[in-house]
Amino acid sequence: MDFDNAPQRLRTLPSWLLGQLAIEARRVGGEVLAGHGLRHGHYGLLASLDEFGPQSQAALSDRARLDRGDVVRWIDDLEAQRLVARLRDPADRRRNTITITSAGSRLLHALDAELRSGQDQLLQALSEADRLRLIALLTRALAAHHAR
Amino acid sequence: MDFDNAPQRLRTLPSWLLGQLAIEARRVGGEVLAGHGLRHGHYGLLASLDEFGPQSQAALSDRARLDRGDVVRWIDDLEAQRLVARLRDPADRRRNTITITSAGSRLLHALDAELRSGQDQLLQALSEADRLRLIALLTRALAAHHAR
DNA sequence: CTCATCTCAGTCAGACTGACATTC
DNA sequence: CGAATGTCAGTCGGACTGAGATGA
Repeated sequence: MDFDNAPQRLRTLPSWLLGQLAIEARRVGGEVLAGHGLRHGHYGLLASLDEFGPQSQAALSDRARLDRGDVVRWIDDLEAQRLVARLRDPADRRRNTITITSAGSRLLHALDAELRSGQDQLLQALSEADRLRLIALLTRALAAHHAR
Repeated sequence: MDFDNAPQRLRTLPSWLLGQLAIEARRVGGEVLAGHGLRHGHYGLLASLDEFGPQSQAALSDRARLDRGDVVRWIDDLEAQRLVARLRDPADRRRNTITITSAGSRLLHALDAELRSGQDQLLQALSEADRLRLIALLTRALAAHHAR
C-alpha cells in the first residue's frame, strides 16, 4: 500500500496524520451535506439551534466555533431556504434571535443519519471501542487548547 | 470551559473533532515553518528527499501526498532558496531529478527539532502512551482509505 | 498512438482580519 | 465613554481541476 511509502517523518507526525484524515473526513461529510445544498457550517448551526434553542448569532458563533462574519453568511443561506428564522431581539436590539424551523429540524435529523454512515465509512478500519478511544483522545487534546 | 458548550452532535462527531484539532495542528506547525519562510508542503518534500534520496517530482507527489501542480511550485521555492537542486534526468527527459542540498539537509534537521516541540504543545494533554495510541489509531484509519 | 511527467492558470471552500454602524 | 453585536469587504493558504507541451 502506498501509504507505507510516505516518509517516516510524516507517518509519525501527529499533525500530518490529523491533517490527512481531516481531509478525508471533510470530503465524506461534504458530500453528504452537498446533497442537500449545505456545507459544514450550516450543520453546526442547525445542531446548536436544535440543542440549545433560539439564540443570538454571537452565541452560535461561540458554540459551534465559527467565525462571526461567516455565521452571518451561513445564516443568510439557511434563512433563504426557510430552515431558520431571524428576528431582531426587542429586548436588545443589537441581537438577532435565530430559531430553527420545523423544516430545518426535519432536515437536521435526516442529515444526522447520513452523517453517521459517513463516519462509519471514515473509520471503517476501527472497531467500535477504538472509535470511542479515538474520540476520547481527540476530545482531551482539544480541551487543553480551548482552555487558553 | 467553552468547549463543553459545543453541541453534543459536534462534540461526538469524529470528523468535527478531527477538523478542530487539525486546525490547531496546522497553526502550531505553520508558525514553526513560517519562521524559516516555508510551508507544510516544503517540509514534506525535504523529508522525502532526505529519506528516499534524489527522486522525480512525481515520486515526491505520491509519497508526500501532494498535488503534482503544487509540487511544481513548492520545488520552485525550495530551488530558489538553494535547499534543493532540480536537474533534468538524461535517461528520461520528461523527469526532473530533485536532490536535497546540504543546506536543505541542515534546515530539515533544525525543523525536525522545532516541529517536535510543536507536537508537544499540540498534544500537551496526552501522556506519551496516549500519543502513541492516537498515532496508531489515526494510522489505521488512514491506511484503509489509502488502499482505495 | 497511448501514457507519464511537468507546467501553468485558475477555481473553490473555508479560516481569518479589519473596519464600521448600531446598540447596550 | 467602552464593550458587544451584526454586517461587509477582502485576504490567505491550501486542495483541487483541467489543459497543454514534451517525451518515453
